[in-house]
Amino acid sequence: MLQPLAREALEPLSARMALRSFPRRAMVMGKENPTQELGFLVEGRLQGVDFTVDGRSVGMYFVDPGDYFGELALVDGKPPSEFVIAAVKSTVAFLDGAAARELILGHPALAQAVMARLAQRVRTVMAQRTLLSLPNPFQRLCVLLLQLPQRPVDGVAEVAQAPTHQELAIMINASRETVTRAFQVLFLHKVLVREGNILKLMQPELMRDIAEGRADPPKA
Amino acid sequence: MLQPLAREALEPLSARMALRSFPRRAMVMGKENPTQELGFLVEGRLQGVDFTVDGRSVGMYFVDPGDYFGELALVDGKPPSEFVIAAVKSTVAFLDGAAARELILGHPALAQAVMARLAQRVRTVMAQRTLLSLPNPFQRLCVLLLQLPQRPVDGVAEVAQAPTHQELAIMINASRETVTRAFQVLFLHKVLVREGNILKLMQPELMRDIAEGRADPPKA
DNA sequence: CACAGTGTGTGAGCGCGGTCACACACCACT
DNA sequence: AGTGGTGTGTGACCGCGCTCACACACTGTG
Repeated sequence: MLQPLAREALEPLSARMALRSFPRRAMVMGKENPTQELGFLVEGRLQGVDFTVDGRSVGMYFVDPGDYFGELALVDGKPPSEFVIAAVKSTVAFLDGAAARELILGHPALAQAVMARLAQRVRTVMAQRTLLSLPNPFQRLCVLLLQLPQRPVDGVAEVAQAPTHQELAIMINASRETVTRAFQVLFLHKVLVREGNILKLMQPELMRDIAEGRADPPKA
Repeated sequence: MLQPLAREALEPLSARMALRSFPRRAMVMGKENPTQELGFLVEGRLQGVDFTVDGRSVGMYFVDPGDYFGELALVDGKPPSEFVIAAVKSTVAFLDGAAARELILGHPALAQAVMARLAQRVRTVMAQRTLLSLPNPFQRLCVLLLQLPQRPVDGVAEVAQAPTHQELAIMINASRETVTRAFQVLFLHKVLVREGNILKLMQPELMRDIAEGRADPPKA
């Protein structure tokens, strides 16, 4: 985990943590759930989502293995500001609120880490908001794809467990169809290659150029 | 200020704070400015803005008197994620980073407060992001107007120092003209009344209905 | 095997809002 | 009174992307 904790402090912790598994699309953490707890994603991928008053879903962030979530409600005591949904079958380790609270209050280093974590959250949400001001859904898609966690394999960046078009669409304020069409163009120009559900970014520089408006979004 | 501080602790503080005044449109805090400091808005109104890579401005949040800003860079040491601009002539009290750091580290209650502040920032930015998923700029404008700080006068909510159309536009991802036209309609239907640069919300319930899609955005 | 369920691909149509081009009101300044 | 700057109001145009309506591929499941 992201916590700079001594080994000996970790032992009693694991006793208080509960491992749970969620099928695709299951709600991992509800928006009105009063029970505050910290969740550590062990495996899979989650998506933080909210809903507009008229029922559209809004993508906030992705949670990848090793990340934790739920720290917002923990520090301010209010109910979570969004839902956390399992994008794929996932397993999560939960630490109940009381234990988490005494943990971070007891260790100043941890308090500092949580602080930094919150700061990082602000930054990523702001980056996401800046992304949304790009006029072209094509550009927004490129920016989003570039900021997905990727690992280099044979010199090409790969995105594992590629999100569905729908999941991407709600992140960039576009319709599912628009995302599909954008992907078509990217495949056509060999900027992206899909193999199963891993996505290879063949020309990340070009994507960056498109994202930043230096290169025109190709038409067809 | 928002700080739960004893009076005696405040005395030595004021000595380390510097009061500065900014004309309209001046940059109060830069994005690449390495000097971390905490700013307390005494008077006026600021706007946190960022810019997309292609040069469009993006509105993040407003800062109203009594708020403080710059805490992000303070806690994680990275440069600020956005610019802070004076929307109107403003005066700001600055506390340099070192002093601010020792202050909040010395008082656990303050650390807690800053923590809560960060959490609140996350929530407002997320709310802003949810707002952006509303399909209609009209709805987005209503939501934004409703969340501006307002004080009741003779039973009607008033917004003082109304932001310009341009400032609002960059908050809701719309063009300045679209905001102007939306205002026209709102004035026409007596939902809003403008007196100088204070804005009276005559029918906040209707605005809420429009915002939440229960009522159709009036056409003309 | 048929079957549903889910994700993807694709066309047609159309309306909203961005952009550009103005005009005008209002204020501060000297 | 003139003069520039800034904010607001308004029309015309047009293209992008949303919506709706499909078809199809690929699962796991009875």
